[in-house]
Amino acid sequence: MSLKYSKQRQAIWDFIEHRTDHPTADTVYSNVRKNMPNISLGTVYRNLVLLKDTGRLKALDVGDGVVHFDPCITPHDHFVCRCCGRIIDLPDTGTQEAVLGVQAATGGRVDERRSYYYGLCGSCVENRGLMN
Amino acid sequence: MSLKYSKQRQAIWDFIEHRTDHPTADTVYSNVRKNMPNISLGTVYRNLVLLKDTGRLKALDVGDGVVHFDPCITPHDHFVCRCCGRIIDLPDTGTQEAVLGVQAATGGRVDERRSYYYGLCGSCVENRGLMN
DNA sequence: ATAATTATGATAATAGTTACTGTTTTCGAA
DNA sequence: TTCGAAAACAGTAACTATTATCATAATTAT
Repeated sequence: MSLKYSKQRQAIWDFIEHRTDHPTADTVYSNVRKNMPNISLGTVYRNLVLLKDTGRLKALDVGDGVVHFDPCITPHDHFVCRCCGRIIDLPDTGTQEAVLGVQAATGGRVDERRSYYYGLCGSCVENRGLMN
Repeated sequence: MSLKYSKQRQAIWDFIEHRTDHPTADTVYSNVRKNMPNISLGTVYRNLVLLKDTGRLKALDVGDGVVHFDPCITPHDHFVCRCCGRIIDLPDTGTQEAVLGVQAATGGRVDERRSYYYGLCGSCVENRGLMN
């Protein structure tokens, strides 16, 4: 899989590189479009998949029907707020023992673990009842 | 949310109740249809959501673009095979401490945790290179 | 039995994503 | 520095999973 440079991909990367809010393809699209008005949505999708397939991004499926992307590729977990939908980075809560246990139990091989914690985030707890 | 009996919902439940393979709406549809040929796909979706919203099913988003349903509602984790796509039940690998830690770190409230282990399942490890 | 409520089948609509196509850009080699 | 193959692009069509609509039918409380 040999990639060639493109300013579109660069712009996508520049946008997402330091984000911690796990944007969707559409969010990336509408933001990148501010500086590059005729980039196409297909290009955004294509490049996000490409960046994922080359290990620069991770995709998150939290259950809201949209794929979110995460430029932080070191192992960590996520908190998903059921109220505001925010996805917040957490430290890695997994253990090596659990992985080994899973492998022993299934006879398979684990190469990744993803954990999602669902609930109300800090600010939604504070505002409980005031907003939704 | 008051439910009325329907033989369609009953048939859907009868099909999925003891399944451990986490079928999708479409799988439920094509199976229930064998005995109830003119049940509609919309009815299947509506009832799966209803069963989920009333706590009889859980939905799984493993990243394959389709929602899977799980009739086992006690806390447990899942193994997702990257090769054959199978989703295999695992024991709960989470800890109370991790949940408390997440709550402390975020100031939020956790009501659920979902962990997915990805890799090759036992039989795909055995057949590595022979099938895909 | 009746009326209110809920569910249904059939179908249309939506949303997110992927595929196609003809043109443009990139980049290694001549 | 040009040339040509490979890769990427914009624009758009197509696809898939899911949800919404609506007129009719089944269920259930009175």
